[in-house]
Amino acid sequence: MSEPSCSVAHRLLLRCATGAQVREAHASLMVTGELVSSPVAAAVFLHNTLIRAYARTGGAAHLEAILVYRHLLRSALPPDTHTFPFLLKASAAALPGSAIAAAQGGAAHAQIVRLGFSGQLHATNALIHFYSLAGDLPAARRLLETSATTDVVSFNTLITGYCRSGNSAAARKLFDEMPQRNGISWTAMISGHVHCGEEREALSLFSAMQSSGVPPMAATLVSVLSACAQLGALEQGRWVHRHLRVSGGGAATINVFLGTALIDMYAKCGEVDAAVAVFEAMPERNLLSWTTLIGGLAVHGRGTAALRLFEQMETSGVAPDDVAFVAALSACSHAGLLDDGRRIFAAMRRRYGVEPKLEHYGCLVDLLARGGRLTEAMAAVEEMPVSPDGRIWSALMAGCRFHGDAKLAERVAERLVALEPDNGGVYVLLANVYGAAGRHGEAVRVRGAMRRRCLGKAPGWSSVEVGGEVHQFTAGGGSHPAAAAARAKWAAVERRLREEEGYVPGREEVLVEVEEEEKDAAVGGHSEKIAMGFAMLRSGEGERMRIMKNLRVCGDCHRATKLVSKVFRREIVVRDRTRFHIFRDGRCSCGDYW
DNA sequence: TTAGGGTTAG
Repeated sequence: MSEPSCSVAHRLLLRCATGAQVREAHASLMVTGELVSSPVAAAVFLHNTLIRAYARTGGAAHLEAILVYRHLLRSALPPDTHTFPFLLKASAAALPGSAIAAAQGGAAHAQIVRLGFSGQLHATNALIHFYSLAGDLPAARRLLETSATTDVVSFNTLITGYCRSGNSAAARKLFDEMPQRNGISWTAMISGHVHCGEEREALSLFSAMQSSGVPPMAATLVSVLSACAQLGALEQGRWVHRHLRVSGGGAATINVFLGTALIDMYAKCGEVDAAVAVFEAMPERNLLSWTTLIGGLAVHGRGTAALRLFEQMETSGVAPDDVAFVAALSACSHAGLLDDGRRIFAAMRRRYGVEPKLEHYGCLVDLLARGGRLTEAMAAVEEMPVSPDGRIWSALMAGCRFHGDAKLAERVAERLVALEPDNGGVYVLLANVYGAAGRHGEAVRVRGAMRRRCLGKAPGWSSVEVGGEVHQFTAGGGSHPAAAAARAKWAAVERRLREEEGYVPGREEVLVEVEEEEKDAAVGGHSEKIAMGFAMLRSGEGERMRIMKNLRVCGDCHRATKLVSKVFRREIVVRDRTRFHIFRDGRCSCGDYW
């Protein structure tokens, strides 16, 4: 007996990987007339399969899935229980910016009720999914609470919905209360914490998952690695890598997601060579894997290597997207590659049709401004099609400060203050510009204005990983139990730097109105130095010290860290807000350009 | 050989 033609078409459609392929298969079904002239069950089946195929491929194809559904209705064919999950999935995926998709979801809900499908588990779950993505979490919650049948998937879907909308607390409550959990429940909650910037919660939930005996899935480890990357938790990240190597299948278990997550983790933990090794061992790479490594090399200041990789990616037939261009441009900006940066920026639109966004302008302005091309940088800002935000002006401002252009800095500061009047950091920047230009009276005036408005700068902190544990310090040491010991250790270290290298704590970074005597103490209290003191107290002699901070390294800390690496023969890895500094033998990998 | 949930870069 020969196979029914709808089965052949079904298999064909599910093999389609792109919207264009689905469109072609769709067209051939229209030509043969199979879509409408088959027996009713087969015709509905084919419509469902088409909707599913469009839903899978993404982009504009999501909307075409909706068109197929409307074609089904126009052909007077009855949607069945299989139709709605596919339709809702496509509608949910098409949601951003599509009023049609939003309306279709609501209409499908009404139709489900009318046809008596509302008791069906799959319809319920698809609706929860749709409302979650539509941002209507109360509607999704109502479905979970009032539906006759729900299962673990219903809960998992709502947990994900809460997390995507930023409400991890509601998600966690649901997770804690749900009657049973599977691996996906744990994974959804762990990745949800990461999504909401709660990496520590994510890691502690992962250890709870392990205690509960549920084995981690690949997707779980991807999220765990992402948490490690954000936290700079190298030891835990390495543990995941080892775990992958020993548990079943060896390197083959490292899929493209895990490989990319490992690259990111190593790069963000200061081990860029390990990131390169993972990349080279990957059997399969995609745009994200390339981009991650390019960005990793960029933050390590390896601009030339990053650009070489970018070219290799192009030659291998992978077209860069907007994110890849951010990575390439930031590589130029961290390494001061002025001409390459200009060239790549121009090629974005011309060769690849990628419209430059704020981030791209940010890199360009940063590059030009720090390269001393302040006029060109200002011109770039003025010709931007989108209005510049605080980050763009800040990049320009940093350039002004670096090159001592107090006049332009004032103009830029006016724009910045207008944009972000409550951001104390802006005033600090301006005061520093005046300080660098020797106009101390003006600097004091700006500080005064800042105080009158009761504005503060975001408090700085530094953290250091010792023995797999992360310790955090604010300026002066903060509330860490070992703050006093760390401060004392730093004082001893600094004495040796003075004796052997003639180190004098720099003054340009200090609040100008602070008395002379207190200046050294204020600089000595920078969180980075306390963290370094703590690391020297607690870590082994030859060990690399790993410090992470939320602000940029200041000039004085940079100088002091270089000297520590020389005098104490220690390698020090510092991850600051924008890049890595690797200190060795009195030198820094940034070449003093940051 | 027809359904639903989780996963990486900036």
